[in-house]
Amino acid sequence: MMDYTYLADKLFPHITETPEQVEARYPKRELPEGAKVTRMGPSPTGFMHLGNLYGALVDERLAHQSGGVFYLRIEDTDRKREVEGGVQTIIDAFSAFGLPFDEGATLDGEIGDYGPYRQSQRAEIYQTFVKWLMKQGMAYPCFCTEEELANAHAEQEANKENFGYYGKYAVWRDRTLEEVEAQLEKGMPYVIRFRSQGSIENKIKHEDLVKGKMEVTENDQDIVILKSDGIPTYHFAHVVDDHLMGTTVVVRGEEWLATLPVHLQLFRAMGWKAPKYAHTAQLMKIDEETGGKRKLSKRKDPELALTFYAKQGYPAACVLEYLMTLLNSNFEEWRRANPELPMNDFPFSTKKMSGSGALFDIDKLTDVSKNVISHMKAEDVYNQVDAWSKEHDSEFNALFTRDKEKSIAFLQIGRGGKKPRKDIAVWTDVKPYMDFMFDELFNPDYTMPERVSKEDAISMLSEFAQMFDENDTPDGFFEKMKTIAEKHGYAAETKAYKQNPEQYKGAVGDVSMVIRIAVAGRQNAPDLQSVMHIMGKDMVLKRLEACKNAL
RNA sequence: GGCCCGUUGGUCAAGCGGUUAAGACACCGCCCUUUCACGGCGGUAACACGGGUUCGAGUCCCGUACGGGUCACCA
Repeated sequence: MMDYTYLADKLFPHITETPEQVEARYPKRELPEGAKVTRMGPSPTGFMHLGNLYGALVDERLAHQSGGVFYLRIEDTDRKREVEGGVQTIIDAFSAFGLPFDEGATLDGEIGDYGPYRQSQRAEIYQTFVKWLMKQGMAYPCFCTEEELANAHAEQEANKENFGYYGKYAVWRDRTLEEVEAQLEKGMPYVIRFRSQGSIENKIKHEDLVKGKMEVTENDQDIVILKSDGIPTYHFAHVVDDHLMGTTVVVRGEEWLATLPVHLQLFRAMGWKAPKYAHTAQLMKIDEETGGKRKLSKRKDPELALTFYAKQGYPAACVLEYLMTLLNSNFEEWRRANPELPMNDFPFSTKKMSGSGALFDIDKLTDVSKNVISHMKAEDVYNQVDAWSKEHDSEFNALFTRDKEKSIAFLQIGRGGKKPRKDIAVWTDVKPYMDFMFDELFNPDYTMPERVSKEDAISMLSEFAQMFDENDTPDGFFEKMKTIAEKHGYAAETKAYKQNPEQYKGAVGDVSMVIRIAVAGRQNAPDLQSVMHIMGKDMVLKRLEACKNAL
């Protein structure tokens, strides 16, 4: 008979605290009724992807909507995958999207009473519980080499058996103390495995916050809970940390569903209550080559990386708003009813989350983005474009910020009403939208409307230059257009022209088009009189003159 | 291969036993409009398949197919 108390003391001589003592350092959180505690647990691999943000948004909403706590825990239990500056990447990404953590790891330390929030700094805590499990006979050391495990796997494959460390393949499960000590004396590395009492004959009922009721098979594998370097696997760290830190809802991707039985089993073995789980659907996209759906891939899809959005000039608020449309099916409806309210006023619910996949659709993102930006104040747009272009297009930034008032005034055109313009989806759209406002970027195409002869165009430009007043109202300006139109045999009213096209050379629209082409250098522009008012008289007259000379 | 999850128009999706099967994006057409951007109206287009249960099934059950996940000392 194995003496587990003896073995536990031998393997963990440095662990002197009891589980009770550790637990005493993590008192139950005092929170209002129904408050949720959630956490984001990224690995510092140096790469943050859309899925991280997707999950974090759920975490953040669940916590803050209920008066709870949202914290950041760095899951750095795998030293091989860790990248220098990985933590910085994580923190930068979340702060760029404005998801505020209440506690957890920070760049140079941490805030909160439930730390440490870096798993690498919690080794002794995990070991305390592992030691306890071992004393209960629920954990044991395993000295299998990688090769031995691979051989077992091959054998299982040949025999068409289930893979893994269970039954007769759990070769260290019931060894004698002498055998274990012999290995230890040789200095052989070992892991600690959990002794599973589960059977694949048994099913566990589970109610997932996203997937609803489901049935999963019990785990019968003796999984590794402590790696040979003394650091726990994700499974054990998850159970210990989320218990001690008081997490009430675990939000994670559905790839974790498969190991849920392991986690439930561990919680039970520890005598702890398991948190609620929300297993979110995978983010998918359409594969350009095959036309089928597939998981977003780090290698193939630049839009998976969170840095992509900043680079492309998608405002953070738009990405979040888009993710919310994916997350909660009734969000768009709410948004249409409340176009001006902040997103956080929306009553988010896991019940409305899709159990199937969510397909990432950049067209939809663009549409959402246009809507969000159209409701922003001109000053906000200015500030964000300034910040973005400073980093990504310094040449444009110099022009854009040269006269702040002018740029804001331009961005103000068509903004603020019930039907705001929607010209901008990403900050890169701003430059082509307003480049003609800057002489340095002005690259006119003086192709005139077909109905207008060159002579007429020149004459119209001269006449307009005579009567131009940059302080006209748009209506006043249009009256002038009508005057010029009639003088040259163009209909002052579009309707009149449409009814009797043969009586006119064209219509008033042609006249304003001539002016527009001269002033903006192209056929499309926001309200002309507003544009000219912002440009000022000198600039307008110069443009009119330049156009005349070019014709 | 075992286990698990999923499958409503091109896409996101409502739907919870009786609906003409919502809505949004994209696309197309018309209207509005001095251009554009808006806005309005309309259109194309869907319950994976086969069996049950039921007076009645997208909705419940069982198969099948397809898609996805997972089976590490990674998370």
